[in-house]
Amino acid sequence: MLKQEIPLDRVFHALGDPSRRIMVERLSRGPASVSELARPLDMTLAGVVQHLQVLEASGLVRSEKVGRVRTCRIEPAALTRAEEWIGDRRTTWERRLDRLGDLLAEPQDNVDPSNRATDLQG
Amino acid sequence: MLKQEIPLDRVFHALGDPSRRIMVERLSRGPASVSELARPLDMTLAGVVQHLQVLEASGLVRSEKVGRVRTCRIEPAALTRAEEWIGDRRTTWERRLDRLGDLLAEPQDNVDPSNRATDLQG
DNA sequence: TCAACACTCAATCTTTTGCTTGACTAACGG
DNA sequence: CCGTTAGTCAAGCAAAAGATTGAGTGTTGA
Repeated sequence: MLKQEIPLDRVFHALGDPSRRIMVERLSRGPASVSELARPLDMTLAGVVQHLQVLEASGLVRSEKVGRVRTCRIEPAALTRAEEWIGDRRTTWERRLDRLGDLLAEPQDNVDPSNRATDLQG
Repeated sequence: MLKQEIPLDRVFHALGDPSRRIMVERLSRGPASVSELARPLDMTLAGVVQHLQVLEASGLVRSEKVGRVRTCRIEPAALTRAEEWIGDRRTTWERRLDRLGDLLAEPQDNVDPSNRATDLQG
C-alpha cells in the first residue's frame, strides 16, 4: 500500500499556514517546480522547501525530481479527507437541529420524559 | 454585521490542533460547558480555556456565560468556509484534468499550437 | 568547460504554541 | 455563611514553527 493513511492532524496543520495554502492553490491549477511555488512568496527558496516538506509529510503534495528540477503536484486524496471531516461535523449538527425541530413541532402534552430535549437545546 | 469575516487562515490553524478538533467534534453534537469540553482532554481547565479562545478567535465557536457556567456552541459558518475552500481547490484540479482528458482524446494532427498541453501535464 | 540555475543541507535565530502552576473571583447549594 | 464548583488571569517555560544565512551539489546550456 502506497497510501499509508496520514493523520488528519498533519493535513489540517499543513493547511493552517497561509504560505502553504498559497502553494496548494497554485498546485491545484497544475504541477509546478519549487521555484515556481516560491515566486509569489516573499521568502527564500530554502524557506519554501521547508513548507514543501510539511506539505509532503501531510500527504497533500507529492514531488519528484528530474534533472535539477523538482516537480510538485497535488495529492487530492488528503484534501478530500479533510473536506470529509468537516462534512461529517456538519452532518452531525444538522441532524441534531433536525431532531430539535421535530421535538418543537411535537404537541407539548404527549412527550416521553425519557426522551427530553434536555441536551438538544442550542 | 456581526459576522466580521474572520480570515480562513485562523480557521485552518484552529483546526490544526488535535485537542481543538476534539472540542469541535464534541460541539457538533451539541452545546457544552468548558468543563464538559475538558473532560476527554487530559489537560488542565486553563489549557482548555486557551484552546477555546483560539476557537472563538477563529469564529468556529461562540460562547456565553450564564451564572458560573460558560456554554459553548459551534458556529457552522466558519466550518463551511473551510469546507468551501477545499471544495474550490478540488473543482480547480478536476476541471484541469477534464481539459487534459479532452486534449488527449483529440487527434494528434489538428492541434492549435497556441493552446498546447504544456502546463496541463500531470 | 564553466557559469548560471535549481535546489539541498545544516546551523542558527526569533516568535509562537501548548501547557502548567498558583492565586483569584464569582456562583451555587445546603 | 461557607465549602464546592466553574471558571479566569497572569507568569513562566519547554518545544515546535517559520524563517534566514551560508556553504555545497548536481544539471544544463552556451
